[in-house]
Amino acid sequence: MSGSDERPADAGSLRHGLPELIAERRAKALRLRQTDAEAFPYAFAGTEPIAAILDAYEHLAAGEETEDSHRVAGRVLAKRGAGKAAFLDLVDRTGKIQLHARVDVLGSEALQRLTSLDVGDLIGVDGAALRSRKGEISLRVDAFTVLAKALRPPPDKHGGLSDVQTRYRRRELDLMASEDARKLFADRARIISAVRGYLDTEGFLEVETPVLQPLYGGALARPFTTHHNELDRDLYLRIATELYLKRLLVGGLERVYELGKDFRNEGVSSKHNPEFTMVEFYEAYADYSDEAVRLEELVRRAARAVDYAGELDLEGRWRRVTFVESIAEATGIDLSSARDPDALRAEVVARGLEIATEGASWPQMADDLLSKFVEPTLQQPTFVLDYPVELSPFAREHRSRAGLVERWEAFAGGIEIANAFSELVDPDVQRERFEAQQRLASAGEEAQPYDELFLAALEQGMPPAGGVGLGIDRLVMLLTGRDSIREVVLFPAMRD
RNA sequence: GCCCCGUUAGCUCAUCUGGUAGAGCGCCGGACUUUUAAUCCGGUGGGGCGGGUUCGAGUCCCGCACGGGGCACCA
Repeated sequence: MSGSDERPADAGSLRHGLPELIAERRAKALRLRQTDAEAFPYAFAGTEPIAAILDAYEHLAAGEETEDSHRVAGRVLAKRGAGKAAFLDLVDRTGKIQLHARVDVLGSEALQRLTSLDVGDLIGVDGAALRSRKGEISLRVDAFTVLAKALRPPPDKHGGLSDVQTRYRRRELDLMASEDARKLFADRARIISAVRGYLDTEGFLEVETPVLQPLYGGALARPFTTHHNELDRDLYLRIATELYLKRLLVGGLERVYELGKDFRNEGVSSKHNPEFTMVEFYEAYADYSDEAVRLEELVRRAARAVDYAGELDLEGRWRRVTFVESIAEATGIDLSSARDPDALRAEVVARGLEIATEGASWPQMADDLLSKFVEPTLQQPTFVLDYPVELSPFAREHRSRAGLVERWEAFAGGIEIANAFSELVDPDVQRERFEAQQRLASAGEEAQPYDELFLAALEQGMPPAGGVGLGIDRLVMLLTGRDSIREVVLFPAMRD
């Protein structure tokens, strides 16, 4: 943005639009500096939340006034002049209260200062509680202080801000204009707090593992790469925390979790942001069935934390269906009999299903069938169980079904929210999986790097364990009824 | 990377076939001591960027930028 837009108007130069609005506000700020010794104080101590005042005077009758003085601070949302009186709406993080200014209380000079405030200015007020004749709980302005002059105009006071581009790029304006936006991010915080609360209560230890990793792993995704100058080596921003957390189980921490950002250098969509918040938790001596129960409980706690009242049944036991069953239900294809690429391709073509089959591997096609034909239908929370081994390099082979692993993905609202395994703990099997991944990589496919330190950890003896990765942004989408990840991330990734 | 749609005043939106671009809110000035989308009077402000066609382009054409949706991608 060009700085020349923001200078006050020079004498004789014609300025319009935003520069003019800013110039007018700057002129007012200048006047404040000249006339008010405390125009820009460093702090304003002793304020009460507006909501507390509204609660405390609920009993007042219309027209009833008190001499109980209260101190509040917030942003001027609206201004209604009435000659020798004025009304302002003041908003803080807890609510909105009307201010009533009168010349017989303030004097004409102070009233003039008050009415020359702009919508968007931050002020502190001392005043007595009253209920106006029209019935609104208000504060009579006995004294006020400008806490910050707003040099730019706020969004429209009733139309609000609806341009999505501005809402995402300048989230502060969205929050300023929309109580709903403020509530959404408060809900997000409550959800995260509930997740931590549940895991803490269950004896999980919150840990922090490297974001900058010498090798990336734990998921299949392209990483962001960066460079450490002193060590003179490339590092990757983590795509998952999985491998480090499992090493902590080897170390005996037994129940651990990490909640934080992962980074994937992939496309942006309504379900994908290049940096996103994930919680992964791992539990020794448990398997994937135990973890399904944990996820149900964890999501139930989070839903209660925000008084979830949507369409999804998050209180009861979630539906469970196997990978093979779910695809058979949705497409009629029996994966257990179409076990090689050619057979599966023939089935897909015969049924006229629109997925890529040219040169596609069996696992690619199977996964495509799931994401295209099953996932969108899974509105009520559902665990899809027992995936083909080819799709899951860190999951343990199924105890009774050949070719499958003990893995589930949890879906709700038509999107994937979580993924879990009975963790693969056998170092020799894990080594074979890495080797298979290397063959994929040399064939040009995305695959796991070979992680010797992780294998060494497994060779120390890793307890049987269940582990879960839960996408926090998607959980927030689900519990707040938003259909885009950009709505629930404060500052989503945008082009410059 | 591909396809479709969008971009007009500080904000929210209009503007038939190409012919002087409008409103509400905001802002500035004035009136008003109980308003709350305050009201009343007067004033102020604009076609994303770059080309082209045309006597004349917000409108038609080309390119670019950004956004939205979809596809691809995303275990």
